[in-house]
Amino acid sequence: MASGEGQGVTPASETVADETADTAAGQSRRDEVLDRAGELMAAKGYDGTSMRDIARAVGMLPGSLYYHFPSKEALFLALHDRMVETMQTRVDAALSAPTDPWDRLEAACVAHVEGLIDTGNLVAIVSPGFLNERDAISASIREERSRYEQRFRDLVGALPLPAGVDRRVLRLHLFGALNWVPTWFDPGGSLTPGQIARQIFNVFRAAYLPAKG
Amino acid sequence: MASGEGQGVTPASETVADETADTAAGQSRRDEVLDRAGELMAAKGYDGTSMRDIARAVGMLPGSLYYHFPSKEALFLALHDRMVETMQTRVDAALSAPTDPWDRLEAACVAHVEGLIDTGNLVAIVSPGFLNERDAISASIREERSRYEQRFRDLVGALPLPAGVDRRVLRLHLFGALNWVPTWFDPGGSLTPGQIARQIFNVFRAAYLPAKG
DNA sequence: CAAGATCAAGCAAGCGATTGTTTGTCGTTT
DNA sequence: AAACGACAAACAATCGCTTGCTTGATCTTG
Repeated sequence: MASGEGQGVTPASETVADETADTAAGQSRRDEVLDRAGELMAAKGYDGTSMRDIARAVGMLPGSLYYHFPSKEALFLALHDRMVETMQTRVDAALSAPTDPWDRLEAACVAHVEGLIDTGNLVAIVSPGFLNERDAISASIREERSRYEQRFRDLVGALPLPAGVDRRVLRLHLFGALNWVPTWFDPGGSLTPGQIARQIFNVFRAAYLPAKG
Repeated sequence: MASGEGQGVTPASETVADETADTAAGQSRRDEVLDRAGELMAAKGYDGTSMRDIARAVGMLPGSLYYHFPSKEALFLALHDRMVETMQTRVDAALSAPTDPWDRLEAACVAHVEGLIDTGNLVAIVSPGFLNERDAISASIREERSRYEQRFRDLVGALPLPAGVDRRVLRLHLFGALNWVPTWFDPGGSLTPGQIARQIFNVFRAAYLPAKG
């Protein structure tokens, strides 16, 4: 799966025959650009990362990047696209097992936070102040995010809750707490991303499932 | 946008001989620069706001800004300083009345979110991805933020909680949820910032105070 | 099969625009 | 006169991006 990628340009339409021995990863140069760009942007932000930075990190000249991507914005869009796809795959995998609504939401939360940390918290860029006056990027991105968040919308919707609970606020509360984790997560600390996610989640379970044995 | 501008030039008399070095009362042109810079940066981000943008918004030439601030970074630092001060004042005011630990934390949460919204969510800039590789700014800012967060540390510390509850994760969970609110808050919606803060907070109260009327 | 054509991929160099900032001057208060 | 506050003009650096060209591989075709 996941070979697709599609999306407009789509070069190298699965060139016939061999996946020539490049690297074990098999990914072409384009993906390597996205990898490095992701690392840089996660660390220094979108504006803080120049095309020259990316080119240097991947070992090519600045202008050469424009063979793979028509613009910096398009590069970031592709990067964001890939990231959301990864997150979706992770969450879906985590949802394959559990059936209880609370367990399902918990599994999704764990997968979400683990995904955030593993992807280098690229979400940070997109998060609060990024979308505001950056409408060109914003448009396409908002849709992807919304589609991803739909899973959580569904999961919260499936929750057996007392009447009168605002599920929207509940979901946004949960999402905010989870998305904030990369801000303070310490890789050297005693808590894993999964443990943190569970602790956060359990507050909700404790609040709305008081009579649990 | 905002071409009209008018000319808020006319310095409002106000000429009190108080000059001093930095603090307070210097409310002439300098504070107006901070006001406009705050609006711009809250909307378009730090990098997205140029010194020329600020100068234009306040009605002076780019170079003139350097009479008031030695650098863009210093300008932002002053802006951040003022914002944190405002938030602290608000929270302290909210804490003057209530005495019950849960009520006190609730009041602080409400004041916090209301402050975030009122200050145009300038925190967004500082939030996730900003501090990372921007260490020069980061150093001074982290300290201010930490000092502000100390209030919440204390408030959570004063909470009567079941043994085994990780107060640090609880605080960071709460803080994340609250700080995320500006991301999705809709001024035209049916919920006020205060109501949202209360709804978020009540999840915690319900979780740890199950035997409450 | 060999010769030509096509194409992916990247180099080399530079464009125009914008960035934060500096310097020197000058009117207005005090 | 001396400070304050701002103007005017430019600075070097960096930005995203464009252009023209080269190379190696693959595909086409006589």
